[in-house]
Amino acid sequence: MSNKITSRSENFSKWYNDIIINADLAENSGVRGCMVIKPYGFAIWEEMKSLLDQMFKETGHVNAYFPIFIPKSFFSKEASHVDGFAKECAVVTHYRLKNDIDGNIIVDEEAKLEEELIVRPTSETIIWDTYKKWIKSYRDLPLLINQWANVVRWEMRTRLFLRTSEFLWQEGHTAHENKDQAIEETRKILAIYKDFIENNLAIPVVDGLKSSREKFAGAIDTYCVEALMQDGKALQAGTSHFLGQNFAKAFDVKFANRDGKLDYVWASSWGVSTRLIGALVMTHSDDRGLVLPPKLAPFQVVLVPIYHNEREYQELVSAMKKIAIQLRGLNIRVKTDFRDTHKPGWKFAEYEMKGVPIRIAMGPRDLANKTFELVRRDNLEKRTIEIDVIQDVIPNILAEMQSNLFSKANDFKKKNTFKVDDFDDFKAKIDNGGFVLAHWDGTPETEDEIKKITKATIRCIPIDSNHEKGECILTKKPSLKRVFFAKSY
RNA sequence: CGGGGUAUAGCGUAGUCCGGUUAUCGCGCGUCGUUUGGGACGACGAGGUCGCAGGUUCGAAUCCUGCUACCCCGACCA
Repeated sequence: MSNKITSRSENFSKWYNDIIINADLAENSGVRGCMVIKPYGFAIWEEMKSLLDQMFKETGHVNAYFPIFIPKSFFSKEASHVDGFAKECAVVTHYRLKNDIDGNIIVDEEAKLEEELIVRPTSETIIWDTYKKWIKSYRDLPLLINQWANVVRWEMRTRLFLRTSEFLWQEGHTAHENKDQAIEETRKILAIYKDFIENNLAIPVVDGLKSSREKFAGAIDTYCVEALMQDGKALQAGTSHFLGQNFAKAFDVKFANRDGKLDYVWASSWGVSTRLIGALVMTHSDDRGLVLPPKLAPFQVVLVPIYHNEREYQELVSAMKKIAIQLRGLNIRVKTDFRDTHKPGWKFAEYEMKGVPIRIAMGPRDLANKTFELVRRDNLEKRTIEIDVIQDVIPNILAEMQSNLFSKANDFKKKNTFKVDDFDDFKAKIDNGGFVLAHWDGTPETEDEIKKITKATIRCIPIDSNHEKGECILTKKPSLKRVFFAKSY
């Protein structure tokens, strides 16, 4: 077995990096803080994209594309938005290079831009500048647009997939005629995210509102889904913002309403990013490598022949090609690995590292018995199965793995979610990792103080939780409900 | 931006304190042969401006100075 991977117990973040590198998902690039997403990692993103894209389209959204550059003046229009992002913006100041006397390439100082361009950290401003032209009447609403894009946030410290200076995401930007519709949209998307993440990534999440300290700069309310990683730290998996009329006012987007009066448009915006790949790794993977839920695995089944001579090889290849065709007919993503340059054992280790859900191996003995050997990645269980029943067995096992991974993660989440009423206990539980459900007096000052003492923040304020009266864990002031605290990524 | 560390072949490294022939080892890579039911083995081979620029010295990967890049720890963050 492989010793390329640091164990989780030894060093969790090293383990995480080892998985990313050895499973061939991504690597650091020549640009500080930016990663190269490798074909296998990108294939996972493509699976996510196509599933989510379908969900957006089924709910009436359409895709469009807006520029990567944002004039500085647009950016400055919404004050709190500027505050939120100013410290991490890349700025384009020139548009030309030239050779100096020594033949070095330098910036041509004469080619200075009249107005600097910001590389988008998010697109609200450029989009609302555009929506101003598109929206005149309630008949133009709702406007439900999504874009798949890259954004840049100049991060101090980066980690593959979890925080890089450039990352890929989708950002939805919608416009509505009234507040209720905008809030409904914001919550509808949150529900889509929860559904998508739980049912496809097999990651259980808690959903709710962000505290004012944690919410998106420029939003009235930020809704979120938060997941718990194997090391007990929380990871924000997606956010959906109710923007009120903040951006409509900043960009003067008014429409004639049904009463014939001019009013500002109501808005939402929402996004999930390639960070979800990091969530996937830290939720399901083990010390042997990546573990992928079948619904997102670029290959759900891999076929490996075991042979001793050319004749056996040919027989196995032709038998396995038939199996591949059969499985593809069931919409199963299949990879056949007939390479003669690597031994079976090598391939087994390789696909384990890459988290392929099911491995099918066939040798001469199987050929004689009309069987194959099946190993599933989640529990490494090995079975011999008759080829005749392959059409039933494979889909069943894939479905079982999908739900098995979810329930394993869900058990972990439950075991690591604690109701706490005493501050010493709070500190201890936070220190150990996990979600801590505790009362909070609702003030940013208290949240700050708790963060200072414990490094934990409020990850999520449940929306429909039973209103259980209590006392703030820190200040003992009255509180109406418990909120989720955790240390986070 | 503060505090610490590292830089030697594609990757991981020994050598640096205490300067001295041709810079060590493993993985990977190439050729050939034997192999193939859990990362095979043997033989041969290719691959290096020792991060960059100066300096000290008969002689520098090794000592000195400056620079650069990256990593870790903090503050900030999807």
